Amino acid sequence: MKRLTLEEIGQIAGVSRSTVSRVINGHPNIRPAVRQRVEDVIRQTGYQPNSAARSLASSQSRVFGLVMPSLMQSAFADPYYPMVIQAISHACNHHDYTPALFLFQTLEEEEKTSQRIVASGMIDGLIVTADTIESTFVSKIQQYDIPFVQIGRPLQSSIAEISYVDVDNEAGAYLAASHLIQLGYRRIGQLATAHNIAGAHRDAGFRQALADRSLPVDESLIEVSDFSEAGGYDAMRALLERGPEAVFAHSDAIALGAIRAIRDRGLKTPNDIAVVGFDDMPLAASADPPLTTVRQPIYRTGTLAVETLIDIVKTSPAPARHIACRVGHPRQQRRG
Amino acid sequence: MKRLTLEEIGQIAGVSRSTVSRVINGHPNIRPAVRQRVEDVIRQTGYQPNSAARSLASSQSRVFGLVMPSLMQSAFADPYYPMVIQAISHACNHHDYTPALFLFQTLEEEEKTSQRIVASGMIDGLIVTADTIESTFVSKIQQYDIPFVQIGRPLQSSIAEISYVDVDNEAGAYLAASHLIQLGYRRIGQLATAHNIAGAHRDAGFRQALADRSLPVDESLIEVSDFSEAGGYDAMRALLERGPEAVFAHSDAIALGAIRAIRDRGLKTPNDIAVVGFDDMPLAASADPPLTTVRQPIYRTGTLAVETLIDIVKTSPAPARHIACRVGHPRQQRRG
DNA sequence: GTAGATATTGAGAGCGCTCTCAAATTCTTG
DNA sequence: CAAGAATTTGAGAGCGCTCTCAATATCTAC
Repeated sequence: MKRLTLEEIGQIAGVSRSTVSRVINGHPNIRPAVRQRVEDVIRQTGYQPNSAARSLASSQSRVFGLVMPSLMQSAFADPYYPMVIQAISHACNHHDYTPALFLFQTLEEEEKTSQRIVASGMIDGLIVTADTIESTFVSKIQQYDIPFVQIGRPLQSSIAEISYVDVDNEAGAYLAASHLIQLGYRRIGQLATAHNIAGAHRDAGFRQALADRSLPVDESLIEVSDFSEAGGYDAMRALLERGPEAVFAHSDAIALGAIRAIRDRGLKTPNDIAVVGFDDMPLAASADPPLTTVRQPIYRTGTLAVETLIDIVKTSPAPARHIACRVGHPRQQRRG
Repeated sequence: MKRLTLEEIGQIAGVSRSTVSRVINGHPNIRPAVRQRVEDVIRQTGYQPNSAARSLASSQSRVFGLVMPSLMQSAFADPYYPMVIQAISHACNHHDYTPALFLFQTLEEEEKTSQRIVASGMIDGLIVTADTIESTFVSKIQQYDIPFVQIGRPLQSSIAEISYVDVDNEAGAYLAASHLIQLGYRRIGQLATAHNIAGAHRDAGFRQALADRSLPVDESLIEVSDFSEAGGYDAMRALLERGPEAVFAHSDAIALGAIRAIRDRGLKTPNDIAVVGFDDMPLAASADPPLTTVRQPIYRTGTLAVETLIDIVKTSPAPARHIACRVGHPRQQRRG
């Protein structure tokens, strides 16, 4: 089936290219009869404007880039990213944007592709998940005038000029720790994560909760893990030596690993050691017993990122938008 | 920073637009000195060709679409899709293609977007994961002359004209069942999945393995589950009533759920009931004890899909390419 | 019914690239 | 060193759309 052009649609409908263009783009001042006629032809022919020509003439592509820089090999073990991707895809579909995916496993991969992304005009805006503190991707693209929003809060130094959507990690961790304190636990440990901004905020919230109740923070009860189940297992094994009564884990995957470690030690959760996670993954519900976790609105974060980016593209880049998603109280997950 | 054009690069280098274009596209017959000069200017200016103009003139976009039609809400609980996505992204980066993501959660979403995908020229080719038997996406795009490859084997009726990359599910399931038979088990159950082509093939392989050893297939030992851990748990609970000695699960997530159900019943794996999974997920390694699973080359599947699609685009659509990835023998996963 | 205002349409000039074709340059070879 | 062959370069015509501007059609009010 040969692809038609505006000109040909116009010919069929007996109007000019310009008029067809107007109909497609919803311009006012078209005689209703003409509009109807053109729309009929478009529907019957299944005409679809050529997107390259459109981008060239209008210098906008209606494509958003979703960039996940410096992604470790195993990052997808955590359903966090898949869920973000799903949310962004859904929101893009809804707003007639096309999401282009850029996952970088190595720095070379990032270097090679990023130039093309920002300078080829292929993309109208970028959604960047800047999780690791070391990531330099954001600072690189700031030099170009391409709009972007970050998922996750940027470093303090550049926070003013960067638009971001974030869950309130500090408040969430604060709630989690407070929950454990209210249950009467005192020796509260933390399975923390390093090198990521969310982790730093969760750590801060955890400490604040203890400080607000005048409880000391026992540094020996803080173990660092990666975001995996296996990492949580190992960290918890180490932590068990120091006899915590309860543990706040930086993610549900970590919490699940911790529970396994506790069980392997012949102890029971939550009777012997209480565990609170952070995420709201389907994962959490299938733990045994169901994990108590801080509800994190991951899906909503993705949706908001898209909507914020659209707003930036439509109106103006400045001022930077700062959006924090409220987290829910920690609670036990229902079985899926 | 203002975006430069070919013309301007040519001006700086003292050559014509055409010559710069030739340098960029690696055409032969350029004097080495000239090529050098142009390349220097390009490097210094950070020039990047406008992709819309390029697509329009050459009528190819170097964008591939990754389509996952009729994705259920919870499909991402299984790390299968994330891993496919990661592999495809990586391969696209490597070959200078941009992957555009189309996840459809509902049929309306699919309807609305698919027309634009295939008819706007935005996309050079499509990678489609056609998992559910009911999915009509593939039959819809066959009418358009857009190249595509499917991940997973198509239905028998259209298998000849469709290019696909698939893991050999039948052989994998055959290996899994054979493994259990060789260990001496006789009452072998199956935690199967319905409405998906891979599942149908795994079921066939399972039955074949039993048939080849003249073992009867006990239909009451086959329970249907979805691909989730929770589904596996429920199905295994039901299955336990009928006292299987061993179980072949259609995915690792299902197997993990099954193990949990077995444990909840006060039994032990593999001493009381042996479980074999299917997938090769990081997940499998963190089970306790580590799960025995059929190694499925998911990552490789994604890579091959991209390379096959490139081949189709570069040379010609016909003949359809059929690629089956060999699965590995079932084996216990190492701890990550 | 007509002038003036307003609504509707069409023509034309790009957007920045590729690709063909012809011109200009360089290389052969007798 | 000239003539022909081969190589290297540039000019020009699109690709299919958007958008401005001018032309035409329609409407309003007197």
